Amino acid sequence: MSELSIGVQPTGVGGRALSSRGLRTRRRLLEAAERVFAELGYHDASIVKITEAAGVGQGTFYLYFDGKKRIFDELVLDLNARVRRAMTEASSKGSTRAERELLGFGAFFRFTAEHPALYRIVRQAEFVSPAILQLHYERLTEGYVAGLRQAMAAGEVAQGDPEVLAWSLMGIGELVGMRWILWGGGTEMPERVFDELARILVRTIGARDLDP
Amino acid sequence: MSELSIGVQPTGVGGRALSSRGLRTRRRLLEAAERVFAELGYHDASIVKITEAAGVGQGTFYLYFDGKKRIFDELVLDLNARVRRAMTEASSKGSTRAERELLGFGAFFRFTAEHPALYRIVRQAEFVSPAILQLHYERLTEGYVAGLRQAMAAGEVAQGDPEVLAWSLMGIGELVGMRWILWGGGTEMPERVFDELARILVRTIGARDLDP
DNA sequence: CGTAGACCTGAATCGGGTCTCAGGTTTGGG
DNA sequence: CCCAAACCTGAGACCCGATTCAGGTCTACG
Repeated sequence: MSELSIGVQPTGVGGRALSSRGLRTRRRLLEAAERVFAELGYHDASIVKITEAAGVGQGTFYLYFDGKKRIFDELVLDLNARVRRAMTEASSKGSTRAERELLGFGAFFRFTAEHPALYRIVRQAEFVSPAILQLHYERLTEGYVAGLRQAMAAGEVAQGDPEVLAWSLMGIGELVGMRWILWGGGTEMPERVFDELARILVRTIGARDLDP
Repeated sequence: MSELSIGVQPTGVGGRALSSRGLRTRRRLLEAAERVFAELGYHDASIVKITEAAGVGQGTFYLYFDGKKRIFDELVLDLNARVRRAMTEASSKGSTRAERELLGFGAFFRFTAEHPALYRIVRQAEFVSPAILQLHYERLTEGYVAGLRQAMAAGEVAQGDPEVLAWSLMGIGELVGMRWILWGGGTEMPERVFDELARILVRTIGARDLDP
């Protein structure tokens, strides 16, 4: 992970500064990689296919990334940042913890429907880049734990270790999302399922009440 | 999935009947594959490495399996059957649904600690063999749903769609297991975490009570 | 024993992927 | 308009893995 350009201006290999043209090409490669990895998986995704999808020559790839693993890592972190942003934004609109929770889940499901790559790529990471996978989940928990701890202090949710609860909630989101979004035809989650899930979540966090 | 030998006597390719010697070699390959896939992942696991680990020649592999994907599929189904057996056995010893639930989780965690391959291999399946992945999860839910429906009818757990609840519970097991067993040094789950989890699970299923 | 049939072997073939490099193209500031 | 720097290209060197196959080894049974 020594040279991942996250949060800073992207560079080429060796830290070469990029012009706007270079920046555009780099982004094109990243977007093509998201499509190709999501469709074919890490193994079958080749540099050739990624460059073809991006509409650039093979050699161009190596002006921006060290290799296949490097672009993959960056993709995971990119998706991670995007899904967290979507969830945080949505949940900030709620007034009780339970409400915030449900809004966050809704955002997660919407993101998943729009970017099935999140699942497919994250699962690949188990082997391609275990450290990145861990980072992905840990970053997701971080915000979660903070919010839950606060809600516990306020007596809004059941007392307990917020970390165990946070991972439990993530697990629920992951499998329910997989079952009804990823396998459900790639569209939205049926309202019936979401309503049922809402009842389950409220119980799981031990919320005092859904409304303030 | 046309020719997976599950529940029937294993054969060689083309349905060739096997002598006890052949059966032993086949099993050796399967066990070697579990180790190699778990350690290296599908991509880096090569036939050469599997046959080396099994102590047989490369050509021998093709007397028993069509190729890499075929042995992988069989491995997933094998692990699936084993983990379900472990969970069913353990949970049958409980008297309330909540108790059965906790015993099942305990068995799942123990199995995971002993066979980290379960996680690693199942996650790979996302791409290698999506249909097999789906089968794995569906088989896990099946028994679950039946048990929950019964408990709901008996008023032992909260009313609702047992399927959504089953997937939620599996999600909790999956992520908590990943966090504290797979990443926790490969040993057991800390008692503190399991106790906390027990409280969460009881809330999630909406159990009337832990004891009868 | 002797042998048919099952089993085993690993070198060789074949296909496909990564990455390099010598040379062409585009861009932007002077 | 001009040129240096940045950018782009794709053929090919190189590597590695899946799969085959011609020939050797084991074993049960008559």
